[in-house]
Amino acid sequence: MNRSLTVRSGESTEQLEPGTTAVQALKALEAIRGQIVAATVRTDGGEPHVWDLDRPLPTTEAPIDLGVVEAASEEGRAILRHSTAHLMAQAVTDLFPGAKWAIGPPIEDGFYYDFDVARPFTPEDLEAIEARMVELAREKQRFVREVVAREDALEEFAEQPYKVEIIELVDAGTIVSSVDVGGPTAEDEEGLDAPDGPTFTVYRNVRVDGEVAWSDLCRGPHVPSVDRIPAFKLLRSAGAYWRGREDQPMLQRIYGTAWESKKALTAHLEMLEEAKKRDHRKLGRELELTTSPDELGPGLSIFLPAGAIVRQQMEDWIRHETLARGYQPVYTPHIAKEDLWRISGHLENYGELMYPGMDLDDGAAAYRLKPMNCPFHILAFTSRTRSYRELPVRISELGTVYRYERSGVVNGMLRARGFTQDDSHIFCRDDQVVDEVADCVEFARDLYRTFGLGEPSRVAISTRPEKSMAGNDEGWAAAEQALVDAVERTGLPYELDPGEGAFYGPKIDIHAKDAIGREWQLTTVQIDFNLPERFDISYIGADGDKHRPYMVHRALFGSIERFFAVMVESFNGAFPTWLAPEQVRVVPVAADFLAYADEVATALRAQQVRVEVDASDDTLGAKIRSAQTSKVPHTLVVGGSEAEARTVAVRPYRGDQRKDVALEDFVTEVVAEIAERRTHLEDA
RNA sequence: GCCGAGGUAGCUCAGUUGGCUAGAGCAGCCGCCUUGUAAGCGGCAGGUCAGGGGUUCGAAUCCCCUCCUCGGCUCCA
Repeated sequence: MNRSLTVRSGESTEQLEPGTTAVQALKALEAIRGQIVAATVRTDGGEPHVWDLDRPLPTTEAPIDLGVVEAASEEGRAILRHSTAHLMAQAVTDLFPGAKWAIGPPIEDGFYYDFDVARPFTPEDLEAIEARMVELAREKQRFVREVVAREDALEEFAEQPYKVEIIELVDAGTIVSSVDVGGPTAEDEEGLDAPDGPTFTVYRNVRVDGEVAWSDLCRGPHVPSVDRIPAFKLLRSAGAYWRGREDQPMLQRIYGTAWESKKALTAHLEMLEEAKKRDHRKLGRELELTTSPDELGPGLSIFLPAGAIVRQQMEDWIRHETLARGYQPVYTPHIAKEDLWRISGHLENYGELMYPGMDLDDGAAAYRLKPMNCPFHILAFTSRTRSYRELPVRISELGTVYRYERSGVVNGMLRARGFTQDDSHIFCRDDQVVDEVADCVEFARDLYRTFGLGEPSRVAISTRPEKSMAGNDEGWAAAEQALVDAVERTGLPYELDPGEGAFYGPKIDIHAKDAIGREWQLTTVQIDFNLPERFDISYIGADGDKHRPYMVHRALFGSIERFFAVMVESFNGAFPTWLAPEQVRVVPVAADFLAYADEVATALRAQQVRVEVDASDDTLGAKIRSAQTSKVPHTLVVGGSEAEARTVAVRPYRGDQRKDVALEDFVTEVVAEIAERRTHLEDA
């Protein structure tokens, strides 16, 4: 056929020969700007497909709209990283003959590839693999896409059991075509590849002389050749279960990262270093905020006086706010009879995460440490008959819970075995649930703003999982809709996580980004169908009948300990003044001025400012240094001239020094700063 | 729980192929020194080298077990 292709990009249109590749067309259209890794192809106004630059355009009568994928975009980096994963797998194949390959997708900030090898990789292996990758990249092998029939793919990868399994999983419909799998794609369905029966795509690394060096089942797309990966680095290896399932073999995973430039890679590696420096365990030790001695046990921490003050500010804020928003405080025990946990279903559904029972001598009763506060709050609710008139009832507590987390998952205060939830359970009528949930989300927003985290970075609504054990279809649908309605009312963008809800109800998870761009899951708002049923709770409606209330569970900090750790890392230990354990340090330039230093401290202390005087016999330089390394927000240097004029020299932790500030003025300033809960995250 | 890497003084780290009473800096304590914005000087004290077992003439060092920490997997606030 002697047809021609019509290609368009922006204002320009060209007629080209069939078989023209994407990059050739883009050149003809003069549509290439900057560094690109792939094209986008759209026909008939349909969805755009990412397209290999060297892949011939589809043969179609309709005009093709072409676009580019820039290297310095999330989509572009994913393509770079995916290509780097292939390059790494090729290097591993070279160095470890007989290695079996599983999957190697791009992930946030990098990529990984899983291998089945005779022995785990060592750090030296990673160096060797990376060196081999550099060599291979110099060979300028091209990535060549090929569509193969299912049978041919099975034959080609007969020695690769995981690839065979992937093909079979695609057959079974267990997985649909993903980045790791060259299974049937939307393109095939649209006839762009004119397949004859089920097909898979294979990407071949082809040497300059045309010899095929390595091939992998893959959906693509990829960069045109391996030397087009500007910067990459292997980071670490770790075990990972095949298909993420514990009953499957453990493979060896290598993590790496790749970027559009050396500069971007360096910036990323520096961010990782920075994150390491800010680790809450390290800063907790250095600033004497917390301690986790081995004698205490894994996943448990002690808040030292300085950390306890920070925590108290957090708790004071949430206590005040919950009261102001109509919550009712309760206190509940740390243990309860095992029967309570049987009724609640925790023993059945959560038993593995509960500490073992405490059996009493007479055997009459066994007790359990609480992994959640909900049953207690239910008992608070059922302590008397409830009327529809008093709903919503909002029961609130800073409740410390204990969960026997598996040994490998414990991680400082971010994943602990004992932690405190700012836990509330709201019992309300059907017509109140949207209001209540929306209020919770707004409450969380206030929290993030107050603690310097800005707006939520992500709101995810998780819907009914397969394993759901409570509620009925209508109930779930209504509850999911209520969550959506509530979030929409707040105006926050959200995404749906289908099937990710808890077994007892759907939930909203809210995330926030810290000062160095890391995202943390903090707030959770969940609807619980399970406990109201199990405890058969009710209220008396206007009709005189019993009705089942909705039960909304919410924890805004999530866990006080986790949030505390996020605060430490986000502020890099340099808390805003209102949170800082020590808000002001008074440094006399010499012992003669201790008396005035004490006067200054007394004036501040009278306004509830947390202030210390450095009465050591260190030199002035050493005292300044000590105040700086302790990250005290304000250091006041006082000597003869200050004592005489009743002023202070102010040296903030960040910002410029100011001399001859009247003591009264400084007190007023710092009191206002604290009262307003000013933060300074932008330059933390 | 699984895979890997680790555990030397309160902290950060040295410690050679197994070989003298295991070292340093910081922090601590004692003393000296005392006026201007990130470390003044000297001394003292501090370790059952995570714990237990083994190999050896001899173990921080080699082997085994346990505990703990870190990075992942799975799970999760």
